[in-house]
Order: sequence, then structure tokens, then C-alpha cells
Amino acid sequence: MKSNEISSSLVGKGLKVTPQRIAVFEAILKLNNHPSAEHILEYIRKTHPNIATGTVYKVLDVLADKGLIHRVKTERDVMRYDAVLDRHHHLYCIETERIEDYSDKDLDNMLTAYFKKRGIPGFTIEDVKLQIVGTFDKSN
Amino acid sequence: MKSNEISSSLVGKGLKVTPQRIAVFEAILKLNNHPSAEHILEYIRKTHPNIATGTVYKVLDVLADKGLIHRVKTERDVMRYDAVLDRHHHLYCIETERIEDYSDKDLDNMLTAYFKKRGIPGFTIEDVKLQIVGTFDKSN
DNA sequence: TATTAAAGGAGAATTATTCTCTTTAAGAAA
DNA sequence: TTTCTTAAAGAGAATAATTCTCCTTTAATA
Repeated sequence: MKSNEISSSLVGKGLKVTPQRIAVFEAILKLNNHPSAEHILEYIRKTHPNIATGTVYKVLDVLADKGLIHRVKTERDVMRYDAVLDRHHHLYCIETERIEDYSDKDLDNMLTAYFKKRGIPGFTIEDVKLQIVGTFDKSN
Repeated sequence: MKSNEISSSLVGKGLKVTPQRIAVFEAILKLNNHPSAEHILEYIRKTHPNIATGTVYKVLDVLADKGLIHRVKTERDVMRYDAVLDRHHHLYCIETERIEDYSDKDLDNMLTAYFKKRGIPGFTIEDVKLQIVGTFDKSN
């Protein structure tokens, strides 16, 4: 995603385009392994040394609220972030703190069909996300 | 689960049985809607007014590490806890911070069969948990 | 009952995040 | 382009959850 595409998606959500917002968005795209706010800050400060910590948190919040990024949570860790590019689930490594995306169209279709047929009484489903917990093989 | 059963499960994990550990475990069982550390503290202090905050956190940590309870995370919220009684998933309400358990044997069987057949290259699956996001119907 | 390693208590410290208040600048309008 | 308005950014204090340190107590075992 290029800088002007980022601008468009901000405008599309009725948000003002600012250098800080573009920087945060670019950082999340670049740091593609679910960076924390701190990772993002560290990366951005290379090019924007004076950006305020609170600004990065505010930008992450507004981007997440508008659905441009996702908040990802770990069992132990602080909040982490994820650009919303396509539907995917997450692989969580028990041993390390590694998180990877996992996309699986067949799985999604199966789940959609399942819940369409069954539903959950008293609850309207918006989204179903899998947390697949386990370990990455040593060779990785 | 009675107090002596809690004791047995602690012993079974090689843990010493202490009044504090029993109190924390009992609180999680009693406060069955995924209490936070603060909820647990508040509840325990009724009967154990002098328990140290750090003790509760340490007990939660050791119970979770030994697999006697689960850590549950919300998108926005602090860590919350859950007694491990059976396999279940979670319903997250977008509008409120409500979290409910969702058990579904058929779903579990379907997922187990799916991943048994397909697997994930380079990853050994230990557990698959669903986060079902949506809204509870008004009548609830 | 004496021993000892594990666990608990107290409170300071840390860390991620939010808040408050002021200043700046993006985007709309003149 | 300049002006205006309001959203956004900056700075840093405040907060809240959690962890740490160090000392004391106690559960389990001999």
C-alpha cells in the first residue's frame, strides 16, 4: 500500500490526513509481525523523532475504531496491531511470543456455513476469529 | 468444585495448598463471568481482608501456568480469568464488555477433523479457540 | 517439633496507556 | 491565497494494572 492509498483510506473514513497518521499506518504495514505500540514508536522515531507518544496511541485508537487496523491481543503481552488487508486468523506460539497470520478460505467457508445453519440463540454474530495455539517447528 | 477438590488439584500439580490459593480458586469458580484480577481481589477481601494484591497476581499466574485456570483477553480490557472446566469458546459483545462462554461439541469435532486432515505446515497445533464477536440480543 | 524451601505480605517500582491542556495545522470557505 | 474552524498533535503529568524486591511466615516433610 502506497502513501497515497493510505491517504485515500483515511479520507474514506472521514479522517484528516496528517503526516503522523501516515507514518503510523506505514509503520504497521512495514513491521508486519504484529507490532506493539512501542515497536511502532521506535520505528517511527527514526524518521519522525519528535512524534509524541500519546499521538501514536491516539492514531492507533482511531485507526482501529474506523476498522483500518485490528487490535490483536496475546495471552500475556500488551496490545498489538495489524493492518486489515484480508480476513485471517492467528497462530500463537506458546514458547515464544511470535504471532503469525493464518488465512484459510476453506476454513472460513466451513465456519460461515456452520454458523449460518446453526446460529447462536440470543447472539448476533459479526465475526469469528480463531486463535490457533501451538508451537512453530524448530526449522522456522 | 469443593474446597478439598481444589486442594487435590493443587497437589496434583505439585503446588502447596495455602488458604490464599484456595480463596483465589474459589473466587474464580464463584465469579463465573470471567473476573478480572480486581474483581477477584474485591471478592476475596470480604473473607480475607489482608491478602496482598501481589499475592493474588502471583496465584493467578501460577494457576494459569499450571493450566488450572485460563487467561482470557479482551480487545480493550485487562486480563481476565476463567476456571478450566471444559472446552469452550468465547462470545464477545462489541457494545458491552460482556464475555460469555460458548460450548459446542459439534463445532469442536468439526474443527478437530478439519485440522487433523489439513494441518498447518511448520506448526504443531495444541488448541484452537474461537472468538465469536457480535452483539447480544436486547432481551438478554 | 524442627527444618527448609516455597509462599505470602507490604509497598515501591515499572510500564503501558490515558488524560489534560495548550498549540498547531488540515481542510473548508471566503 | 488568506482566513477560519475544528480536529489533531505535542508535552508531560496522571493513572491503573501488574511486577518486583526484600523480608517474614508457613506448608510439607523428616
